[in-house]
Amino acid sequence: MTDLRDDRDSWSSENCSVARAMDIVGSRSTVLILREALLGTRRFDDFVRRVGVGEPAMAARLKEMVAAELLERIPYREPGQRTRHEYQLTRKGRELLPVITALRNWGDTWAANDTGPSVIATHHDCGEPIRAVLRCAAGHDITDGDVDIIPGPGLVRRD
Amino acid sequence: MTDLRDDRDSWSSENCSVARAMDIVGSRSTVLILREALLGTRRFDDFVRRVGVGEPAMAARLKEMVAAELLERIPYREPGQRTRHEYQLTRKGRELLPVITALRNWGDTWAANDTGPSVIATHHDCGEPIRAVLRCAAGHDITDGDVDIIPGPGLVRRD
DNA sequence: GCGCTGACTTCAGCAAACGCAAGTCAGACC
DNA sequence: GGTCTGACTTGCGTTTGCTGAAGTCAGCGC
Repeated sequence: MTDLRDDRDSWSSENCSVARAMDIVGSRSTVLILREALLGTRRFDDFVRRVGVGEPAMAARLKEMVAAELLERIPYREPGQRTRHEYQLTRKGRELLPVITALRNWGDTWAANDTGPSVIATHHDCGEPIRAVLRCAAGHDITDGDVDIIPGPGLVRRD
Repeated sequence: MTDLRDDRDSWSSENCSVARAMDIVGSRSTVLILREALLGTRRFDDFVRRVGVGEPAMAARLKEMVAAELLERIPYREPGQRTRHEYQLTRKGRELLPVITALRNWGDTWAANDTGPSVIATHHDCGEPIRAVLRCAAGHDITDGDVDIIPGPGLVRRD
């Protein structure tokens, strides 16, 4: 038996990727900004309007997200306009798409309202809806009880 | 062109599954409680110790999560002990596993520390590590740019 | 019926987050 | 040189979340 759940008290969760991820993307407004950014929003006032938070909160969040390297602040210039800055997703930010998709899937199923989902993500090539699913490196689909939890290199054992 | 991103101002995000999901599971402690519950923790004081929040905060969170039907409060009895209650994941709670897994994958890649991940989820049958991946209903793997966003039944159009 | 223990609750008190309203600032256009 | 606009910043009052310490409560064993 290598499953760590069988002896949960022999190790601690102090070095936990889930916790560290939540420290970065753990707030509601950060996730909604990511949702908008993945939908193509780039400009400050569009974020304010579409996410529905006030300007001060948005300015603070965007600054945090640039510091966390989820977004990049890039100058651009529309003809006849002065230079402005837009916020573009970095690779680090774009790779949160599975998280947002998994959240959207779950919300569609378990927190739906009467009308059904407002938007559906589909595969560009075939038009079928996209879901976040669990799969192992050998290609098997994972269902609920198929998961083992084994030690990684960074595991902190308790004495 | 049906992609909604091309005309982002013609519809609003007021009916959004991501936002509704975040209203339920959007706080750091809720996610960490889910992490622990998925690792098998069930008792109040174990949650307090393993998640690392105080008793009052934990009591409040667990109550919220029971009200949100992520957890069920179930009486049990160990021999020689009085009746107690434990918190078990409901189906609604268990189905957040892809969200937690996607967060863990992302954290392992983008918010890792020097030591590497502390735990690894593996497939019970074959031992290979598990990841949350995007796939369409026709079975195609989705990479970054393959996503279209199309209207769902609950879309709120702007006039 | 007394003590013990696990599972909470109650009571300050602090700190971060947010909304609203108003102010600032830079640069293109006139 | 003045105006206008998008992109913020500042100030303030409120809400929310959390911590620590102390108190409560329900049984089982004795």
